Amino acid sequence: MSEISLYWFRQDLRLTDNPALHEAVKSDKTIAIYIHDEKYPIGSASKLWLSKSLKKLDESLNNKLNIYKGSPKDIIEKLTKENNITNVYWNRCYDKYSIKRDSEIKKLLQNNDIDVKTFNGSLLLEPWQCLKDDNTHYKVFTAFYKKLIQIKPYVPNLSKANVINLIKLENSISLENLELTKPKHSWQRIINFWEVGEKAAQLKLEEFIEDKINNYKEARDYPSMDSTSKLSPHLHFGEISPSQIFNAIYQNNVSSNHEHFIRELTWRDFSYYLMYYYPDFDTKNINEKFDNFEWDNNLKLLKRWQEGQTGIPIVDAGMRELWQTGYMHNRVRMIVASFLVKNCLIHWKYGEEWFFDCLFDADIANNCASWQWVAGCGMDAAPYFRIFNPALQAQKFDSKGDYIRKYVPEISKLPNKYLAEPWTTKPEILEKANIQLGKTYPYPIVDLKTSREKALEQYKKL
DNA sequence: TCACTTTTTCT
DNA sequence: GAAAAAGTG
Repeated sequence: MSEISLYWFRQDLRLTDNPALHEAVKSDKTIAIYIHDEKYPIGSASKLWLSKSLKKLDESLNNKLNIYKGSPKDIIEKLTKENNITNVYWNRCYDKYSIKRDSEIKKLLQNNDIDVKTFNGSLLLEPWQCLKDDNTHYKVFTAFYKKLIQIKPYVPNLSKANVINLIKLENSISLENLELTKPKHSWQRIINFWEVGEKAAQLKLEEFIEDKINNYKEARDYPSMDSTSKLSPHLHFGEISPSQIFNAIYQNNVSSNHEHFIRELTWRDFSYYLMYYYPDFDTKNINEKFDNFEWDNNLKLLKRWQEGQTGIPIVDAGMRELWQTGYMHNRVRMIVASFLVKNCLIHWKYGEEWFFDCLFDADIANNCASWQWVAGCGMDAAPYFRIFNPALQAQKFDSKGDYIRKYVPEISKLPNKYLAEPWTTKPEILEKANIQLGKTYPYPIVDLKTSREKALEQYKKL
């Protein structure tokens, strides 16, 4: 009797350097499945990316991807029984929902005498592989990073899986039936500005190494420069493995540019690491001291922030970039987050949810870890008193105003000097630039100086 | 006293 | 990270 394996795609929508798939296709026949579990959180923008990515994946599997909707446990149990499956393979996930789900499924299958094998397909190192000498987990990024570099020597990547023996089942539903493509906002149109899928991810990595890496460390901070890799959505859906990126960048002679990029890539691993050791970090402050923090949570301010109508140009530019492109430059993510949490005194969870819904690269681990980092309540977080001054940040990192002018065109006629803080501009200059503050562009929703002082005062109470 | 740079402090 | 304080010529 021939051996039939089941391969379950999750956040690893690729064929190259996919350890679980690599093993699964060694069976005589393989059934490759994707299950859309509506209980699993996914943002509006991400749904579109997912739908496109699954389409690309299906193409590279010669249209043999089997798609289902519902409870993974029920579906997998049914499939294994109906098809006499002997082996089940997947790459591991690290959020609490997936861990619980996967361990239940594993147990169930093993009780049915099915062999379950799981692999690391999403991280440079798994959370339990990078520990301090006393076997406890790291709490500080830099120490974690040093250890990771030390114990992650070159691990050769796996070649593209040979997917010639796939079975297409009759009960597979069509991609359209997943209903991923009817969002309220125009994500459907916006996604067309992105190339989705494994091939696009590979190309992006090549282009990054060719054009951008040699100036990465310096240029990465300037939002108008397009100097970052933009690999984040590909990494989120596993269209490319972090290990492949690591190997491509971190070779014998690493410059400080290469090193810096690897640091950023390692932040992603550290986020997953934190999620693993603090499973509730999507809703709870890692640092419990912050549970007593008195937030204002003024929803009117939140709405202005979401709409990019705060009256602070760099903040509005960032929030509009997010809404118009499903992406935001990293430097600006820090600025708008700091503004929401510290100047507006709004709980990081509100910002985290908005980002999660609007980003194509929305990722529970990265998103929660980063918001907690900015808010100061995370492990090894930015100290709370570190408060960005958005006007100063704009002068430093968008000194020519290219980024602000692109997304806040109503003030584009202002001279560079005033672009970062139009509210300080003399009336005659405003008039010359065709701006009526409060009408064509808002006054700042909070005063930067007094809101900063208020935040520090609240923090002192902890 | 000034204009500018560097260091310290902020929880 | 930014503001305040201290240092410099």
